[in-house]
Amino acid sequence: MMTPRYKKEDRQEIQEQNRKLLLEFAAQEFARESYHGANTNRISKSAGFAAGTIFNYFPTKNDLMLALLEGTAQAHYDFVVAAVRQSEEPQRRLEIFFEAGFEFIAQNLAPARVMVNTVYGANEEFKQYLYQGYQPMFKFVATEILVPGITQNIFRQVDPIATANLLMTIYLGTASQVTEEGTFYLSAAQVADFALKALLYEGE
Amino acid sequence: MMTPRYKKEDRQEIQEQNRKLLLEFAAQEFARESYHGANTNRISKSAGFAAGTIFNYFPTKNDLMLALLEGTAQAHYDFVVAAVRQSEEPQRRLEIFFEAGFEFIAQNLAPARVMVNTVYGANEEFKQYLYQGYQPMFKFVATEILVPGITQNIFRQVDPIATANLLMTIYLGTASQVTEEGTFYLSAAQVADFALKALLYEGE
Amino acid sequence: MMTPRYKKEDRQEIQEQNRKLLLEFAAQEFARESYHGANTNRISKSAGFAAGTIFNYFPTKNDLMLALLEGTAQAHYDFVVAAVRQSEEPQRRLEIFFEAGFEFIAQNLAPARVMVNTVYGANEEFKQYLYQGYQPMFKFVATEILVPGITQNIFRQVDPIATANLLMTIYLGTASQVTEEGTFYLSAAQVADFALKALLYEGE
Amino acid sequence: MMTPRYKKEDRQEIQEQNRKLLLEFAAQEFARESYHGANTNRISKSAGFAAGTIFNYFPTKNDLMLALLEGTAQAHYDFVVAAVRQSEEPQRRLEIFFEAGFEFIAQNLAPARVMVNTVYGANEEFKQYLYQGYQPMFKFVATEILVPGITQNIFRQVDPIATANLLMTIYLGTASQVTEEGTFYLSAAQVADFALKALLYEGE
DNA sequence: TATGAATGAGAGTTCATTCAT
DNA sequence: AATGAATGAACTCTCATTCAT
Repeated sequence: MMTPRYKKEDRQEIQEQNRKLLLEFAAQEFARESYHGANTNRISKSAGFAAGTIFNYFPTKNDLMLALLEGTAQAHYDFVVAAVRQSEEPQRRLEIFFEAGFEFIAQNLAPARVMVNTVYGANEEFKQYLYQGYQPMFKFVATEILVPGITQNIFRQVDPIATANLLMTIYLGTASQVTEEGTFYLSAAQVADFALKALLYEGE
Repeated sequence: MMTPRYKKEDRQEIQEQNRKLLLEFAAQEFARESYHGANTNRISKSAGFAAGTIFNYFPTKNDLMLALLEGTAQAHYDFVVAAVRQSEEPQRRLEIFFEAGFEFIAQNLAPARVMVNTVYGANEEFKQYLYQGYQPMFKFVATEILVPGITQNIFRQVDPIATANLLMTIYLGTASQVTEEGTFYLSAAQVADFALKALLYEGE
Repeated sequence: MMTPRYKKEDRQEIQEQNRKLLLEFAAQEFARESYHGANTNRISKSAGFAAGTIFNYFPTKNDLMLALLEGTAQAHYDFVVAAVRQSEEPQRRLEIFFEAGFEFIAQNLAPARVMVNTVYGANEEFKQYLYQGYQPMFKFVATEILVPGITQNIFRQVDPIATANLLMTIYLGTASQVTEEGTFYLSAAQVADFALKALLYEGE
Repeated sequence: MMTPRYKKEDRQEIQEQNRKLLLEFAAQEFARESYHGANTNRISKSAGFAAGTIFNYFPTKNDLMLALLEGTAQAHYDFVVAAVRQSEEPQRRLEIFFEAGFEFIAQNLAPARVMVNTVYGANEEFKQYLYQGYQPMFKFVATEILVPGITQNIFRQVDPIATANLLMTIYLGTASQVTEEGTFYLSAAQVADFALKALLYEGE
């Protein structure tokens, strides 16, 4: 009577893969068309499913967007933090922050574009949600890059919170000037250089 | 019978006023709902007209958006440039650039929000259009703020074009963190201070 | 500038006609398919409009249903009450109550069917709404048919409220056994006869 | 290997139980949402099965409904007839008819509601099916309650068929005014009293 | 030139049914 | 026999645009 043929784990794994697949194509659609312009049927079909299948994974278009934002924020944080923690020197950490950040953007063009669109977009719910998702990154920049630099008298005596905001702003603004091919108008090094000039005691 | 109710010039003036009115409410709608989420009927009605009247002024929703972007870029440029030219010193000019820029944003919340949404948004046509509209401002920052400062050995030997891009990026990113009430997370002075530290030879 | 070409009253009259037309076809659709099975596009088209036009008149399908119920209850009340009040004798009034009621049903097959479906249907909101709409009819039966009859010692000493409920129940149940052609399984006279036997002091 | 896990009869019994379970939850869903509003997946899940399992028992939603109506009509008949046959007196039989009928409704709220919805509903197929299912009950009322009463000169000389219809109509209409808790607006006794007044030679 | 009702394509979402396992 | 994800047609509702007046 009780006859599940699929193993539970196999099913869950397939589910997880499909979810990721859908999020990937959702990112492309949202990036190209913006939230309101995006078409859920098109996303589902482009991922190889029928029109309605996407709603087996995400109850509404809104939830799909939130899931995408959450995943992006998480992956972004993990990637940047892992890279930055490779070094101990504050100055180098700041450089890596931009380098890794730019690399993440280049390797995740569509989700990154959605993220930037959202930060500077009209939808307050999405914005708030993203803001929450990026809080750890803000904190990280403040406490693991700026504070050590200030304490070690490498960086000027700036307000870590305000400056973290400024750095994130600069990062987002410059990194979002990325082409379809993953190249940037200003390189991570150029941007880091500018930021360091503002932060280091002697202008290098 | 054939007596014209209004003189030609009067009619043109009324037309011009209506156009401005519609653009004003369009800005509010686009700012709140984003381009795709905006409703042309609602714009027309909120401006005091019937649903279809807006299409007597702008042939399509797309054209309405372009007209809004154009007007905003123009006004933005005029306002900032006039303010900056009040001073001759490059350092002061940079400060005024941020001060006037922030003030423009605070006084034009809805159009400014639409502008920022568009810069970081998904629609390539709008983006290109806006980029063209802001070319004069880029050029202005490069040639009338940075180049004089570099020439006078006040600013470091930076690339004026790249640095103008950076400054505009910082400006947009920080100024877009404006509240409904027109206050900013970081003040124009704070932002200018950061930029100057990166640009001036001695850290202040 | 201000140039409305249609006269306001003409527009309103057309609107009112279209509304009635839509309600008429909505009644047919709801009667045939039940609320959930009904198709708003089909209603709009069958009334000679485009699919979406119906939503210019009724904001949602739910509102359309409520409007239909309200109109039906009102018309039903007006028709029956006007007829009943033609006579002064309680006994005759009761007969007319059934006669006029059956006639109303026969002449308003679709709305009446929707009404009956709703009374005995699953949707609590609609039921409540209809119950409110029929309160005047209940009251009318109690105070203008039963109470006079009881007071004049023509009818037995029954509870007017409970008996009004019983009479309405009998009326609805028998009248709903109407054919497409407007004929009934039991005639109004037969039903009235049964009710009168239960009410009159001497079994006729 | 070839040992059957269950004996044939056991398996059939389990099948039968599952069928009943599904019908029970189907009744609740149909009662709450009406046929079109009901969700087969939800029924199957609420009964403790997977979404599709219900279609192993009933080939379509339509068949599920028909099975429910059939079972309800059968149980209704069995219950009422068994009770009524306890007495031999026509008058008492009529009272029991209402009493047992009301009790059945109170004890089978969901199926009874579906039955009433269907009698007064839009779907002709269901209506016809139910009409067939209730033919035995009609016949029973006519031949085992009314005819004996008329023959014994206890009831007036009424048409048994038409009167059976009236009595069933009154029963359905009053019994359907049942609350979630199984109480009625008018008691079985009140309703029986009204009917008897119409039927008995002397008004009691 | 302004009106505003009508249009109808298009969107998000639902769900009866299927079927590989 | 049970599972439950996939299906895709169908539905309600939206809205840019049109056009008779």
